[in-house]
Amino acid sequence: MSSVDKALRILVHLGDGPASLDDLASALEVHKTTVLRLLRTLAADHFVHRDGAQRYHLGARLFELSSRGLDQHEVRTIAAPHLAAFNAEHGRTTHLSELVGSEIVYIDKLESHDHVRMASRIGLRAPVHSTAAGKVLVSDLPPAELERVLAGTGFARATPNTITTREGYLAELARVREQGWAHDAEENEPSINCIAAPVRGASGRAVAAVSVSVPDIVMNDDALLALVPSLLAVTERISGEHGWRPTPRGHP
Amino acid sequence: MSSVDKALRILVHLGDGPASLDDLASALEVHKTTVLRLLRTLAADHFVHRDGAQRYHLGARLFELSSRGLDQHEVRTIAAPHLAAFNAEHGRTTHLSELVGSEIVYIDKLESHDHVRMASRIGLRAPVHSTAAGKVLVSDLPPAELERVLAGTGFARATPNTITTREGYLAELARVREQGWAHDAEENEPSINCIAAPVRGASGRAVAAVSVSVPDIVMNDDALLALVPSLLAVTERISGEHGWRPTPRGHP
DNA sequence: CAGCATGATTGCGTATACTGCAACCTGTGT
DNA sequence: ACACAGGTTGCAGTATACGCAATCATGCTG
Repeated sequence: MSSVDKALRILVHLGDGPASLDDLASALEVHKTTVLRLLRTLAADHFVHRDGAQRYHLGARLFELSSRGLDQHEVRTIAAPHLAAFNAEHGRTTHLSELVGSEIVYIDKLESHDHVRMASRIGLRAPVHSTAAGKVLVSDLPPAELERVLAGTGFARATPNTITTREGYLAELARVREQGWAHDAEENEPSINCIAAPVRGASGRAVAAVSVSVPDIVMNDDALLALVPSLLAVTERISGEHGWRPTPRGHP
Repeated sequence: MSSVDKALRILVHLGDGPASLDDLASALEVHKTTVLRLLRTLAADHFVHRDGAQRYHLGARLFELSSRGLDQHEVRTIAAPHLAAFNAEHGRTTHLSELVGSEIVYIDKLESHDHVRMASRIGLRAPVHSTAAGKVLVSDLPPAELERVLAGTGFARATPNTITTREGYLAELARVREQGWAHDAEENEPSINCIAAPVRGASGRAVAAVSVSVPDIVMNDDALLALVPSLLAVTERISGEHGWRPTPRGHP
C-alpha cells in the first residue's frame, strides 16, 4: 500500500465524519505514527483540519478544489438557473449528470421539497445500464464509444427490474433514441422511479442528462411520467444555451 | 518533497483546469514517470479522471468528499434555505463562513444577481482581521481562544483601510460586540465593502457568520449598511433554528 | 498533589516504496 | 517508411516512509 493510497483513504474515511488520530489508525489498520505524518502533510495544504479537540475534519482545500472542478463543467453553470426554476416548480429531486468512463457522475443536485430525501449526492457515480440518465447518455454515443462503454459495463442486477443483458440494454437504448427521453422503473433502486432527458451541446451530442427521481411512496410512476414534457422543455432550453441547434428535421 | 505532497499538488494544479501528463510533469517539475504513477493512484479511487484525449480532470471523488464534508457543517444545512430567501430578496453576494484555525473559511456562497461577480468561492480562506465575517467570529471568542487566534494573525495589510495592529483590531472587536454586527469598508479588497452578522448555536456562541459583500461600483457603502437590519433578522432566524435562545436581556 | 491512563508526538535505524533512466509503444503527420 | 510527440513499462539504486520505543501533554482520580 502506497503512502498516497493511505492519504487518500484518510480523506475518504473523514467523509464519514470527524475522527481522532487513533480512530483513523484503527479504521485504516495503519500505525498511528504513519497516520500522524500523513495527516501533517494533508493539514499543511488544508486538505484536512484539526480542531481544538484533536479531531480531524475534511478541510477547506477539498471544498475549494471541488468548487473549481465543478466549475470546469460548463454545462453545470449553464443549467443551474434552469434547474433551480424547474425544481422550484415541480419540487422533485433533480440531478444533472455526465458520462465519465463507463459510469455516470452526478454533477449537480437539487433537493426534493418533500421530507423524503434521496441518498444521492454530487460526486456519486452510478451505473449506466440501470439509470435513466445513463440510458440517455449512452444512447447517444457514436458506435466505437458505445462499444467501449458496453465493454466496461457489468450489467449487474440492482433490483428485480434491472436490465441485465447487453441485448436488453441495446433494445432499451433504441427505445430511448426513438422517444428522446429515458425511464428507469425501479431498475437502479427499489421503489425509486426516474426519468431523464439529454442536454446537447454545439455538436448535437448529448453532453449531460437531467433526471428527476421520485420514491414510489411520494409519487407513482404515472405521475412521474407526466413530467416528461416539462423535462424535455427544460433540457431543450439548457441545450440551446449550451450551443445546441436543432437539426432541420426538428428534435425527436 | 514527499509523494503525498506531489499527489496533492497534482490535485491543486488540476483545479486550474484539465491537463495532460506532460503539462503536469512540467508544471510540477517532477519526472513524468513519477507523475504517471501518482495519477494512476489518484485515478484508481476517482480523485482524478482521464478522458479520451488523455487529459486529466479532477474526479468525482473530490466532489463527493466535498459534499460530505460540507454536510458535516450542520449550520450550513440549516442556513441554506434562509440564505436562499435572503439572496432572492436582496440579490447580493452572500457568504456563510466559519472560523477555522486563525482564518475564516467560506462554507456556502450565494451569487449576486448582478453581472459583476465576486472571485470568492466555497472553500476559500480569508483573514479574520480584514473581513467583516472574521471580526464577527473573533469578537465572540472566549479570552484564551481570542489570544490563540490573535497570536496566529499577522495583521497583513491588504488595502490602505486594513486594520494592521492588534490594538486597532481589539478596538474594532469591541465595537462589533457592542453593535452586534461588523463592517469591512474596503479593508480586505479594494472597492469591496462587506457587512456580517453572527449565527449562534445552543451555547450562545457565534458558530458561523453571514456576510454580504458588494463592489462599490454596484452599491455604495451607505446602501449596504441599510441591509444590516435584514441581515440581523436572517441570522437571528438561522440562530433560532440552530438551537440558540436569546438571553433574558434580549440580543444586542 | 501524585500517580495513572490515554492519546499525541518525536527520534532513530532500516526496509521498502519511490524514482528516473532507458527502452518501448501508440498515434499522427509528412 | 520515418520522425516526432506523448504515454507506458521494467529495472536497479536509494531516498523516503515506516514502526518501535521513548517521551510529552492532558485529564481524571484518590
